[in-house]
Amino acid sequence: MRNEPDTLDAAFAALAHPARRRMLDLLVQAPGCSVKWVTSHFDFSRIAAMKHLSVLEDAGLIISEKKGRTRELYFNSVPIQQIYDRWTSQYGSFWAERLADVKERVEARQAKGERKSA
Amino acid sequence: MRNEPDTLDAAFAALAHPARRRMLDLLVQAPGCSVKWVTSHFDFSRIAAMKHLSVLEDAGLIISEKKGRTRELYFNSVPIQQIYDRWTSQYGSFWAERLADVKERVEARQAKGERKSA
DNA sequence: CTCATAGGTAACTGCTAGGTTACCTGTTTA
DNA sequence: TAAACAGGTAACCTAGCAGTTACCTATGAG
Repeated sequence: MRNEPDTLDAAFAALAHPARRRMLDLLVQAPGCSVKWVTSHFDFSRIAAMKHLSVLEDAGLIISEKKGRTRELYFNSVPIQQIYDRWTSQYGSFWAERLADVKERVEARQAKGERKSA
Repeated sequence: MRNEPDTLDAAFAALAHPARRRMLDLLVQAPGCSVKWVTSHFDFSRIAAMKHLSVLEDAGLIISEKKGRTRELYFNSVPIQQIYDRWTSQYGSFWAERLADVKERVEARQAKGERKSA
C-alpha cells in the first residue's frame, strides 16, 4: 500500500499554504526574480517569506541559483506533474469528461504550434 | 490577484496529510464504505480517523450519507478537478509534453469505450 | 574604503493540527 | 428488552508551523 514516494508528501504539504501557492504563481510570471521582489508582494516579513521559499525549494517546487548578492528563483513543474500523474492514474475513472476537455485544449495548443512552425 | 476561491484552500489543506490522501484512495476503491472500515486501515484511533474524514468532507472531497447506524462515505472528484483546472491554466506553459501524453491516454480510453458500445 | 543592500541564521512565541481518553446517542439483533 | 455495535461530542495534551526581532555575512556602488 506504499505507492506514494515521500517526495510528493513534501510537495503536497508545501502547496497547503496559500502564500506558497501565490509564490509559485509569481515565479511563473517572473522567472529569475529575487527574494526581495517576492517578499514585496506579501504582508509578512522577509524572514517569513524566506522560510516559505525554502519549504518550496525542499519540496522541489522551486529551483534557485545564487548570482552575486541576490538569489534567482525559478519555478519547477516536475513535482506538480507527478501529482497530476498520481491523480489521473488513481482517480482515473472519475475523469472521463474532464479528460475530453483536456483533449480539445491539447489539440488546440498543438494546432497553434504546427501553424507557427509551418 | 484574488483568482482562487476559498473552496480550494480547504481542499489543498485537506490533501496535505498523507492519511487523508490514503483515505481518498480507499473511498475510490470502496464507495459507500463505513467509518469503521476506513478506520481499520490506520494505526490511529477511530476519533482521529473521524476528524480526518470531517476535514475531507468540509473540503468537499467526501460526500457522506447516514444510513441507519452507519455512515456511507463517497469520494467527490470535483475539488480535485478544480485544482487541476487551476494548474493547467496557470502553469499551462509548463505542460506541453505532459499534455501530449494525456491526449494519448484519453484517446485510448475513448477507443475502448467506443468498441464496447459498438 | 565605506556603506547601503540582499540575503541568511538564531532564538523565541502563539496558535492550531493531530492525536488521545472518556463519555454519550441512536440502531440493530439475540 | 438488553446488550452489542456504529457513530458523535467534549476536553485535553503536544509538537510543529508560521510568524516575529535581533544579529551576522557578503557583495555592489559611490
